[in-house]
Amino acid sequence: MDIKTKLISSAERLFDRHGFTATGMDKLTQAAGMSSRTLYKHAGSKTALITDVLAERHRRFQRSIEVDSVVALFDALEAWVWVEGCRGCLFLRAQGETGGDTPEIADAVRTHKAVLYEKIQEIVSLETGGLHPELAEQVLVLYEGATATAVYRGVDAIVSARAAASALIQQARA
Amino acid sequence: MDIKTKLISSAERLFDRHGFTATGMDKLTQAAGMSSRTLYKHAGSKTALITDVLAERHRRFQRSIEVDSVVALFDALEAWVWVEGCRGCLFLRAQGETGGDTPEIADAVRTHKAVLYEKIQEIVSLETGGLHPELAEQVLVLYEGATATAVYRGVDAIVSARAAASALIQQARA
DNA sequence: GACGGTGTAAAGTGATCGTTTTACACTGCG
DNA sequence: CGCAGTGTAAAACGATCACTTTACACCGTC
Repeated sequence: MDIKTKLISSAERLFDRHGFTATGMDKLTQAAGMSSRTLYKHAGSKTALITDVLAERHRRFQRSIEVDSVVALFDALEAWVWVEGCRGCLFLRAQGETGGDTPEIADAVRTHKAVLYEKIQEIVSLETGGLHPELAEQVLVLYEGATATAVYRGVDAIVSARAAASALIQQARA
Repeated sequence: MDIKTKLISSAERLFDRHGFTATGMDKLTQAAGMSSRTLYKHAGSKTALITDVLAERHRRFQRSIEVDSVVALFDALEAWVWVEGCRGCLFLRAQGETGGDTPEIADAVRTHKAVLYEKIQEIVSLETGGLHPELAEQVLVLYEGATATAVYRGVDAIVSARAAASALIQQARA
């Protein structure tokens, strides 16, 4: 595994488990198994490292939601938390920790959420023949809610969200 | 306004806008308009101040959800974000920033979420005659989702969540 | 065999962290 | 008047922050 990949993946793990601000550069260098000099050569700054982590996570996330039904979307979320754990949306957490004061981070969050919403709009349109565009935001809310609620209620929250989303779609088709 | 009240309310504002870890004691003393000595006499420590803020916010929140229908629950949430803004659930944000490593904070979050869920169970039972207990977690997910989604989509997310919750209740009653 | 490139370890940068201390002023109460 | 209590301002605490620097080792290439 090349150096930058190793750095970003170990940084993602630390940021996710302990928060962005609370994770110091010493922990990051130690976890990545490299000197601080090398870390700064590749990352530039802590903020840049955070945005790199978010960009990489976004790519991985985007691959995981390549589905074409609402049920499959929540199946994918369930699979995601099995692998990644459920500590809430890392993008919203980054936004919350910085209060939106760091433009690069705010941009990463905006992009990520725009992609998510557009994907859901696409799926919902596919499932309802484009007849119920208002359902898209409802499914988005269920998706965000599943992610947030899973933090303290585990996978059950995702199962409930999937059932609710499925019921709403079914109702719209009737 | 007495000193501790002023301290807690100004601290809540700062924590909410800029995050817990990112908000230093100097900012807190300055915003509260008191010396650090006085702050420490009343708060004890930063962690204690955070739990005090969360406890106060929980009391205020609990009063705001004294309602008896699902629609009214989301009305209350809409009213809340009008007054308090929408930067996501402060409890989950505290949990995320500390990684659950601070027991006092983890306890505050647990308590808060237990109260919320029980309230929703009560309302849903009231509306469905206790016939659809599985709806409670779905409404909880919609509630959390509305809170999270409102961060980047504003009040629209709450309107969508209310509509979805209402539809699910209606469907269960039919 | 000198070379630039890339890595390490470790010390040092000034700033800021949460917290405590020193020194002093104002208050109400005996 | 004296005194304990509560407040202030400001300096100091050691630790840690993000980040840079110094000094050195290993590399394949010309």
